Amino acid sequence: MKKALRRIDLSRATGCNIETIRYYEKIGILPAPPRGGNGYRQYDPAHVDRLRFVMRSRELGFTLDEIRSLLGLVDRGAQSCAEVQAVAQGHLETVRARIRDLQRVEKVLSETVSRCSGRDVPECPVMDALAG
Amino acid sequence: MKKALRRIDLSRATGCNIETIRYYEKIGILPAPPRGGNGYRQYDPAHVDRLRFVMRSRELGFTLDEIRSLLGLVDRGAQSCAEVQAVAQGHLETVRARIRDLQRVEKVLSETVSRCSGRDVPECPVMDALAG
DNA sequence: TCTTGAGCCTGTAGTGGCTACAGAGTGTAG
DNA sequence: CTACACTCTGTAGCCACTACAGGCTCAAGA
Repeated sequence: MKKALRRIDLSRATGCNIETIRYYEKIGILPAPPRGGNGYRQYDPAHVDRLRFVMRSRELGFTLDEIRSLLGLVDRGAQSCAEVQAVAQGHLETVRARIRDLQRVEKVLSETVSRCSGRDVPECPVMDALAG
Repeated sequence: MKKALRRIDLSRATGCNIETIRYYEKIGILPAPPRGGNGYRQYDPAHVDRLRFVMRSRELGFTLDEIRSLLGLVDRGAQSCAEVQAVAQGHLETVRARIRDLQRVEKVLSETVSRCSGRDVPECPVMDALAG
């Protein structure tokens, strides 16, 4: 039997902030691990995998709610590819919408800034744009 | 003398949520307006302009801290176009970075989802991508 | 005049996704 | 034996709102 991982070991193995691990447990994203006689949490490699899954999903912008769904599908195992695809597809559309929003913003901002003289004058196109 | 605007009038004139107006006052984004004998806030058209400025800036993704800076520059008046430009330019770079991030995410997600069969099978490329 | 409804006031709590800290206990290396 | 690194818990803070409770006031209609 291998030595159990402590919280900091899990943190280091995944790059996840050590406090976040406790937070994820509290809100049901990570399962509560067994405890040793001292009350310390005892993790194993399966926890590392699960936390990596969560972190990778977060990097891709999934909300914790979406991740809960994904994990639920993982746990119920097979024949759920269609459901997984639905979650991912939904999120993909959210991402695309955010990109479009930001591109609109980028356009307005860059056009405005480029009209700036940079000189110390009272006429400021940025201010004018914001004032509307 | 015109009738002063109530909070809800300012809200309707700008589209800003009525509670948000109070919040902006509390954190110093909007100046505390004079009060009537009944304790009600009394706004005037200058407040409408200022709140519109704030909302337009928020739409462009400026943080409230950045907006505080911009408003400070507005209030100190002239010869600050260079400073305004600096704030806007800084924010523009943040926006561009966010777009790049999201485009990376979009690429990964769309490639992964498109590999999905959509059939009810245990093999799921989305899950593999997230796990791997 | 009375009632009704819409507005006002305040403070406080909740959202998401963490992050940090206080205060107390435990495990281990030198 | 003493440091020090780690553990545990609960709680509070961050951003930018949003909502609600409980009480007050104002204006229009019957």
